[in-house]
Amino acid sequence: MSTAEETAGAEAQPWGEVTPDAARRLLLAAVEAFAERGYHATTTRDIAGRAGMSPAALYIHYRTKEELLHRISRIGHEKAVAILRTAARAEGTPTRRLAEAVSSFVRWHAGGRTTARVVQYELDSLGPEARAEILGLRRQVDAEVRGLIEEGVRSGEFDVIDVQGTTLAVLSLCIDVARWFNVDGPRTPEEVGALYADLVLRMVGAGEAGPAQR
Amino acid sequence: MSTAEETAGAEAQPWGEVTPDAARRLLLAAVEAFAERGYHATTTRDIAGRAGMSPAALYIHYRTKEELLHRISRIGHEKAVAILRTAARAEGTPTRRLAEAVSSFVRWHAGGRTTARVVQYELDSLGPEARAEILGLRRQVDAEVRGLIEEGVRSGEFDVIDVQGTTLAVLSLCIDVARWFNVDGPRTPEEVGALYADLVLRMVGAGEAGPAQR
DNA sequence: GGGCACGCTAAGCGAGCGCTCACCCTTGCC
DNA sequence: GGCAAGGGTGAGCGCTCGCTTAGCGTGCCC
Repeated sequence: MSTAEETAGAEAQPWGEVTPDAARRLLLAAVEAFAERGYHATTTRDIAGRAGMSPAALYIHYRTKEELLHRISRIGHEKAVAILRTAARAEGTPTRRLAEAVSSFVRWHAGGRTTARVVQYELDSLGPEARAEILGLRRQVDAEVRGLIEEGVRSGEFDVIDVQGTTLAVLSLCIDVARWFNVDGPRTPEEVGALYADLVLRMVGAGEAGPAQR
Repeated sequence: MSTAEETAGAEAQPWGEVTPDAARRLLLAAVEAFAERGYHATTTRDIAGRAGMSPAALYIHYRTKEELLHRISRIGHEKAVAILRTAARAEGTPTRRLAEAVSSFVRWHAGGRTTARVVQYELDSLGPEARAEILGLRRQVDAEVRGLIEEGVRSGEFDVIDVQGTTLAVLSLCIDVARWFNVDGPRTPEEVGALYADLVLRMVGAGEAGPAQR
């Protein structure tokens, strides 16, 4: 709600809101470890080691290993909602705003692949209450994109029959970037963002912006 | 290579090739458990329990827990390749074949979500040699779809600039179905397959088959 | 019909797990 | 300078993990 202007960029200074410095280092180490090996395969000793601390230090700042995942997941989802909301509520036609939303959402998943992987693929590792809270944020993500597509359909720019299904597909396409994107691969996050924005505009039947290079 | 005609359907009698009956029951139990909780969160005691056997019974048919995952992953990937190959090498225009390939691939991911989840999301839990072998099968999957798109571009039916990027996006879209599809949800695998085939044809700019209901 | 190979179990080994506890340094305040 | 507070450590508890081993029942072969 308060983080307004630092939403668009790649990841300027992420996790800035995690206040005790040691707690932030631990959280960052946990993100890396969870992304590399998965939540269940990561040990608290590994997290503490990456942060340059003893295993016991973790429990000064977090009650359990799951609380670490919960914090990561919530901050990441809030960031995702903020990115989409910023793009969706900007000025311009639905076409332009949808393109910007997809492009920035994809850039976030590709550039911050480490974080995005944890956020998108470790939901089931959370306990029931934590998962329920995160699912609420996911509904907000869905609502932003669906609203944008509905707007385009209403204005006649888009040609979509199954709005909810298309929304699901668009989000699915963006989210899966976190699974396959390779930092050492041939594409930059910006290139994938541009390609995907074009593909999504085609999916919604946006007036032939065609296969332009931008 | 030999499995030729039993490729298209949903999952007629899967795992039929796993020969000792107890070994198949164990493998089926492992698929369920891995899909529900992930490889690392699943215990060998849980797998054996689901199969109605003692924990030690597992080691009569499989050397390690990882060998179970390896077998599941290989059989699943071979099935995936077979599905795409059958559709890609059928008769008809590239448009029709691409639609059929996407539709059947999606039906497999949605209907056999349990298996597909393990196959698509537990690759990193394999050791180096096993992972290398599976990656070879994934390259075959990629090649089938890429070949189909190239064919459509050559024939003038498709309008695609970045063939490799579009191939990646199409596969990504299909694969991610295994993550979000819910058997109790409002859509059948067939419906999702039809929707996705339409969306993919739009992505490749296939001549206005438009938003037809089929 | 005696022997034996095979599929399976009960019990348990060593290791590593998440997490705790008693204690130690540093820092800031009077 | 004394001292409380809080961030940090070394050692280790209780537990569960993947996997092993000794032995048991059953059915097939000669």
